[in-house]
Amino acid sequence: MSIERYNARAAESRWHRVWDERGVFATRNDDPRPKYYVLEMFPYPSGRIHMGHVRNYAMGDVVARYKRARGFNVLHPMGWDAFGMPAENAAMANKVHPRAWTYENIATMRAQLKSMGLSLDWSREIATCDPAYYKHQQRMFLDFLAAGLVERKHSRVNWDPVDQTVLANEQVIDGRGWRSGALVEQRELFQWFLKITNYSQDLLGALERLDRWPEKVRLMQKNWIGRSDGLLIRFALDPKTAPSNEKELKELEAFTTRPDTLFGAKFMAIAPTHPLALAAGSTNGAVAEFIGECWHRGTAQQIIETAEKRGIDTGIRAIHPFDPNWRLPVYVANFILMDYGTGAIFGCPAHDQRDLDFVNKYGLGNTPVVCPPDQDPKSFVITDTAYDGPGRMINSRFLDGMTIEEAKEEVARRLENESLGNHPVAQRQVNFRLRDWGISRQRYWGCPIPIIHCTNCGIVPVPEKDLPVTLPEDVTFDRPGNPLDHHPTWKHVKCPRCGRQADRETDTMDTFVDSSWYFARFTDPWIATAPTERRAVDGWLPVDQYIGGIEHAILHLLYSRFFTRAMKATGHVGLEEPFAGLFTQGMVVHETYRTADGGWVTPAEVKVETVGNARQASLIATGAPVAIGAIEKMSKSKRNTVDPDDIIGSFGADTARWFMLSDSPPERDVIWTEEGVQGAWRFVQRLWRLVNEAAAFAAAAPASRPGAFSDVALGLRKASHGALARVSEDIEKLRFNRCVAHIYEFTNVLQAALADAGATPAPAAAPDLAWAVHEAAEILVQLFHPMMPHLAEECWAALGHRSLLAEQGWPAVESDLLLENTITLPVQVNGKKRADVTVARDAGNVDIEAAVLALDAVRRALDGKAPKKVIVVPQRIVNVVA
RNA sequence: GCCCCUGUGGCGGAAUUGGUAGACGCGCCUGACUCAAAAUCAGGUGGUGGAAACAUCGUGCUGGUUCGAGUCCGGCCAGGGGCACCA
Repeated sequence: MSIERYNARAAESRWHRVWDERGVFATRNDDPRPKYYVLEMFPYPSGRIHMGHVRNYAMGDVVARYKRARGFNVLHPMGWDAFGMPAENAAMANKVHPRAWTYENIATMRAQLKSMGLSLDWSREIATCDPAYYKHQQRMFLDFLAAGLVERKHSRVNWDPVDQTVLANEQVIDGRGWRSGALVEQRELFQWFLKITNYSQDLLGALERLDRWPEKVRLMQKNWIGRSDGLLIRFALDPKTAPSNEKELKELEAFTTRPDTLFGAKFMAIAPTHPLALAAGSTNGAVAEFIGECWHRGTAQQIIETAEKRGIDTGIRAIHPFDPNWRLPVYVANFILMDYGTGAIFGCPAHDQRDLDFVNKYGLGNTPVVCPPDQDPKSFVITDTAYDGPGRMINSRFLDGMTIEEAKEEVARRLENESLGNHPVAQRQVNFRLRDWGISRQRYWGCPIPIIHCTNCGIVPVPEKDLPVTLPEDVTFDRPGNPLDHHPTWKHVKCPRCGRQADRETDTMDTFVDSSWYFARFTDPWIATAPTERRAVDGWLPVDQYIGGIEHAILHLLYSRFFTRAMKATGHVGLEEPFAGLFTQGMVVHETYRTADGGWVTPAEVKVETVGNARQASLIATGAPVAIGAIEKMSKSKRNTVDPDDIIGSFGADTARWFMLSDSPPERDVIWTEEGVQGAWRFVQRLWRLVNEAAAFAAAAPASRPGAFSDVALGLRKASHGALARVSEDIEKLRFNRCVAHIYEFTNVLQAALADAGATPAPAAAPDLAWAVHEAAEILVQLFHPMMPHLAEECWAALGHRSLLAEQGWPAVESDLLLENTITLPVQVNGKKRADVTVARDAGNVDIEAAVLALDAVRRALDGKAPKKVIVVPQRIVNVVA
């Protein structure tokens, strides 16, 4: 019998039409079945999809199709993160409007995604640059403003000189802009902030309950929020040295996490912008000069990080809280940050490396106050390495002998009960590293901030009836900066309050705002009167399974968690955590290739051959040798990309999807190889042949299940249900690489069973085998359906079905088939495997022991000696100890 | 500097969470079919010794716990990631 090769291209577009016509993936909000919301991070419409998208969306689609088969009402939507800089860059380079560029890309990428055969509900598609979307975002901004979750501050910000815009702290990587790569500068500007710090503790504490998030992401967020517990101590200033008699300058507040080291204090240091520093500068020329230097030197982030630790004595003296006669010099120092804690510290050089470097430079000395357990307190000294480990207190009066923890507690207790003026000297305090989220961007292609600045009324929100504030179409990009600023008419409006001439806010929102709530909008993207329809959003959220790249571990995922809280506070959703389950998939990487002159060449231009274990590459065009370089993330600069269109065009979407899911565990990087794609393609053909052969073999199979099965038929059934159980479990746990392995294994079993059976069709004397083969083929097709849906539909039809597999339920495991009557246990002697023993599943330990000791191999290994002990681990292993 | 993760054949990776190390795939080798190639099918494939049965070594290095360690504990080494003047 000859079976025609599977024509992926023809079959795939045929099934796309069928799925479309029947609307099988449209999801209804009023469906009574239990809901399951699976979401992949929506793409930025940069031009074309890349292999990373293929991997991400293939994974999500496996989950969506599996959960649908399991009887859930599945929401699996797609949209576009459509605002952002590249559209403006394209506008500047190609004289094309950002909107036109963006929508053209969306059209291209939508067609590409459709060619993948993803089970998406396209009726819910949204684009964040659509006024129908961002009008709700503006409405929520105003709601947040009214709720006190928005603030406008004159503040020092990260300025990207290339993109000419402000960046959030999260967007500065190694001192450079996350998109432009330019060295970031510091500037003072009026900025809009979302008050994420209102939720610092909540965002931190709730991480513990996100038990279906990767540990790694939770840890990264925890470190980013950066809680530290300590003591806020008020130091009195020696009146003779204080720069002014103003009340607030007569004392100095410092935050510390090490109050136990208070007796090791040698100095105090304040930030150059601290009010006390400014006051000191006004009377002390040298101090003023130093402060000026700090300002001038510290513009670029990079310089700040590498700058030497320097300071200057202000002449001010602080009084030690436990000793009225102990004076500490107050320095202005360039390494103290005004926006963390109080902008002031006390320095304990023996136990803080930074403080130690500082005192060594200025000759202030050090006194160790914590002695490590393995050191003699009498001889323990610190020279140029600070000690921050555990130990007992020394040189610390009433603290001596205590542990660090005891000493912290004792200091806090005493200072809380002492007072300075009318207040306690100290109070316990928690500080966070997390800063408020600056969302102002000096760009055109973003969501306008719905605010009007009126010289008369100040800051006036745009009235709700005037929303959305839409972007003007007639803009030019022929000069740097924000086109909205240069627009002749858009920015000039009448003040909605007093009617006088006023100006619009020309800043637009950070694009991370757009992506902080799109998952909520998907639950009802049609409602025009509000951002969300409460019944829909509360019914669908949280997202049950969110899938995306690890690069969003902090930015997008932390902002979304905050935004959901803010939406709850303003009545737009009913919950706090948007994503119940998170999975971060690895990247798609590829070998790099360079010619002799050092130029990068694409995989398509290179032929790779394997000779023995060595791989050699050459240019297809000329045969010139090519050096095989490191395996790296696919990127245009290294030219090591593979276009999904090319792969889908020649092998079909199923091959691409299958390869993306095989081999590497999904959280790790996967290496794209030509051999791997070929292997996936061969497997597609092999499945097609095998299912057709099975269908022919089982053509005369009885319609209902036979009452009895031969050993061969029973063996096949056990394999079928074993594979079903294993694949189901691994899909649930997103271990797609193991699913793939199990499917290969099961395919091998079915193929061998058909080969052993010989004649096709099945002999009339073996109806049970025909039935078991048919069952096996059906289960096989259903198992690979979530990964290769088109081939699966084609095979399902070949097995005689007229229904759609996409609408089919998941097969049920017959669990009694998973239990064997006999089991084979490995037998070890002194921990080394020597034999196997096959016993009844419920055999007693005594019987097993006897059977084991009778084995030749065990006797030989024992060499006549009597065993000391026999350990039988039920259902696992037997170990004989000699 | 601080925090975290990873290390298994030629390669990607499995290993029931302390119980047969190397499943499955890729690659490679041998054979069948073919005028030939592709495709397909059959067999082999961690190292060493052996014709074989088998023996022996083997999960980055090193020490330990255990009847038994890829898995647990201590100390190193290498690679990757996050944060970074955070008091």
